[in-house]
Amino acid sequence: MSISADTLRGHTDTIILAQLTRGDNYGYEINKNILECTQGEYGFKEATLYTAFKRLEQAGYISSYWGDDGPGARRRYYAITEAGRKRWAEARQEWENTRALLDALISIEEDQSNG
Amino acid sequence: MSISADTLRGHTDTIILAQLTRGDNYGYEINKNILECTQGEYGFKEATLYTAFKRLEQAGYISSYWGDDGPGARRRYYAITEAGRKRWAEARQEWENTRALLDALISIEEDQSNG
DNA sequence: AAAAATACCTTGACAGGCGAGGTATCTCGT
DNA sequence: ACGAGATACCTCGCCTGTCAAGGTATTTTT
Repeated sequence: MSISADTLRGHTDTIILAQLTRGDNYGYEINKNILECTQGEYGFKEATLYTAFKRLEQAGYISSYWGDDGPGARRRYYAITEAGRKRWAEARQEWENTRALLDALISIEEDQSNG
Repeated sequence: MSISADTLRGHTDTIILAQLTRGDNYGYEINKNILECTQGEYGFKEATLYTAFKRLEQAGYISSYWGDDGPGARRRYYAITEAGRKRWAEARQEWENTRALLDALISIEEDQSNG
């Protein structure tokens, strides 16, 4: 089973912030970590990923710097800011709330009446 | 705490299908039920709701008919089809999967190393 | 030197959510 | 009877996030 993109829409930024709480990292590697976390079931498309980085940086939730010690091409590293940590805590709460809501809304059983 | 719209995007159709497994119903009432299920925390905007009905009907997941026995204005009732029930079963599975994925991705603790 | 991998970035099209605005019917107070 | 408000449905146009496609630069492998 694969995950539709719209299903995770709205969680993109939260997922990235979560990854960055583990330490600074760069885009490609972050996405690989996400794929690992989900046993290959989900990863961002590049365009989505870099759009999200830009959005998060403009919001002040992450900052970035160039690192040049890697084996491959140049890498832009991202770090979560204080504001980002606060946002992440909020987003985790929101996810708890959303999960409860959707459980209530989607898992309705048709045990109302006749059969 | 309020729920951001994007967070539920992609679940709109599923929520409506779930409501219709309880029996035929019309738009306004469906939305009221959703508000009840969530203790007033979440309901669709009208534009979103009717867009979704149209989308679901075009997909063959629901059918509609006019009912005229109500106390207020005319009502358009919706009924879930066989295809809709199948879709709903699928969507429930997808939700289970999505929930597991997001739990794994969002609830990462920063217990990796130093402090 | 060519190919492949790593790594980053932009553009344009598309789809869903929704503010704003519109229509019709019924009920209630005066 | 009249206006206000509730019920109920519908549409238009904007905004935002996703992503296919295409592009750039560096390093390693052949």
